[in-house]
Amino acid sequence: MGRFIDELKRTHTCGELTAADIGKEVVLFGWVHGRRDLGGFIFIDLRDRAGITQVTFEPGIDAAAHERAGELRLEYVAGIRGVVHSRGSQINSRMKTGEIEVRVLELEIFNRSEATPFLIEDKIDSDDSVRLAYRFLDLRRPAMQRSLMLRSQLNTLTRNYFADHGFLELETPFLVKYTPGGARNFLVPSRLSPGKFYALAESPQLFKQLFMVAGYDRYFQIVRCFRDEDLRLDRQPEFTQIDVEMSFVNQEELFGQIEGFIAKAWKELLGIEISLPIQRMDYDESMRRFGNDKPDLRFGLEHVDLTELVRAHKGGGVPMLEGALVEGSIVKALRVGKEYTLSRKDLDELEREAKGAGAGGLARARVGEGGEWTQSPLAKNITPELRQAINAACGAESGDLLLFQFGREAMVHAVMANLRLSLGKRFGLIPAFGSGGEWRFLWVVNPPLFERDEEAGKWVAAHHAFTRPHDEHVQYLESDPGKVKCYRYDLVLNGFEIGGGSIRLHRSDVQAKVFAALGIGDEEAKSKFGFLLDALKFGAPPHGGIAIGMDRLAMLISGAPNLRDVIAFPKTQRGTDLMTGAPGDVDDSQLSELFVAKTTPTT
RNA sequence: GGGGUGGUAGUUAAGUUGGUUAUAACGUCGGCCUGUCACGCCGAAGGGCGCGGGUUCGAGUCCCGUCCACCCCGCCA
Repeated sequence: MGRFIDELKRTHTCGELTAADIGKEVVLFGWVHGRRDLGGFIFIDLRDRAGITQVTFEPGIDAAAHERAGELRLEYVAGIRGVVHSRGSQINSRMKTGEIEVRVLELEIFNRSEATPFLIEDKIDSDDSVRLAYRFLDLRRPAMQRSLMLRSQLNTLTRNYFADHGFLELETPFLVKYTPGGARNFLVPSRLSPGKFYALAESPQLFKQLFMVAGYDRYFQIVRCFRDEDLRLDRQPEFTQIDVEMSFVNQEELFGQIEGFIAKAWKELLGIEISLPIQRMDYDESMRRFGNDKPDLRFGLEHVDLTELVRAHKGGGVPMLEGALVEGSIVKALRVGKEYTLSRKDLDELEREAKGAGAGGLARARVGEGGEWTQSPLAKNITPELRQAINAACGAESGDLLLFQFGREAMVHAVMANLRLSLGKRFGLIPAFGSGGEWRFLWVVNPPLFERDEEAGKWVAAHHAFTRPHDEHVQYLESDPGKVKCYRYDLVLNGFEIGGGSIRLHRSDVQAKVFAALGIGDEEAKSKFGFLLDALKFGAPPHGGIAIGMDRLAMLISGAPNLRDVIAFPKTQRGTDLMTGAPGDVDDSQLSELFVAKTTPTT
């Protein structure tokens, strides 16, 4: 090597020099971020991950350096030795280092760069596919560097917090046994066991419970998980969880630990004090008011459940509503105050969205002076009594618009939850990503243990089969499974589920009853969960835990608009990597070694 | 599996009712310039419109198919 690196060591980053450093001789390394060649005078913005510093080349200071600086182009890599000077009257207040510049005495160009496919700057104006194909350049953009540096801080902070609170960082296998149910697994063929497959772990769930059985008391891990499901803005096939499990605690104690962690993260990363404890809400209440179990509490537009009212009025003479009287169906309304305007076109769009979510339509009613309804398919037949009762229940006044949904409970909730969010966006009630605003955390608690699978005509576990039911509900496991609430919880932030967990079943006798309610026989239970069931027989302590979505947490903290912006090397929506070309072809010889045969994909 | 948005120089975009050599900005290249910081000025190169087919005298512009990226439903905690 030359003088730089071997002899001339970096003295500062490109983000730290201030007026206090004026007069010092410094050595900086970095990339050419900007170039302004005035002929006899050249300005270069030198960038590293810490920031940008203006360095200047003048023939009168060092002719050789000035001459060579003429070759510099964007993204060339260079080292400079120079002296820090004040910019005098030319201070750039928009730059952190804007008070100073470095007048260069010596320059070395370490490497040249071809013209990059997009400019390395914060403004994202390239298509995602271009960014992902040149991810190494995308990651060089200061905004992406900030985002990943923040993620690194989050990792460190997480380790410190849990270590400080007596948690052991323990590892669990990625190559695990395939078990049906839950998320689809990525499969890995086994060479040593012909015809058999490992599954990539979709979570360390069972292993962390075994740590509790083994007496490790408190465990955490920042762990990669794999799920072969379709991608979304907030879903990647491999993602990172902060996985936590504790023994001898109840739900409240676990919440306390996690709230402490969240508060520390917001304090250290954003300088924001989260007021504790975090709000709790029953699952049933969340479904009733918002239609889902991850409500965005930053705005209103809450649902009004009219089921009881409509039943009491026996449908109020409206044929459409009579269908909603049967068991399992509900009626909900959403009041749009007269301060919000919705055009005919808006309403058509909303109806289209509703239909997309499974609705038959989107009934509406404009409330008049005397509480009468117009512009409504319901107006003609409804009894005045029911109409007034609905107006009262919704708090509807003249000029307001009521939007209705009725039918199967799950459909109504889904459609109305979607409608609420859609209206929230239209009315500007949901701040854009990264624009600051409120942080509305919420624990959603006490959900039902089982869900009814109508197609299969049986009860299925709403979460997984190892969640502990409320003690007072254990009696209903056989007679009325739908009534059983359990110690499961989700941590929600601004409409995103950022974590979920449960207090686990630690007694095999209760576990057996849960399996019975699910129609899982001994044989099946044994083959799927044998080792865990065995473990419960040998002195399993009461325990519970949670998994926090690290990527979502990083996304929300950094204000990134999607998960890809906080994951260094993410997959596209089709699960491919545009830079490496994964997934790719393999040789037939590799396949035969693994006892795997290809079939032609059907189209 | 389904619905939606988009694909035009390296990049981001504009392209009127289908009509002569497809525009602009940034970037790139060459020249000039000693206080710029979106430097400025002069000049140049660079694409045939994702791909395939069709309609037409004539297709970025219309039709069909297909690929890719993104958003959503299903799926997934």
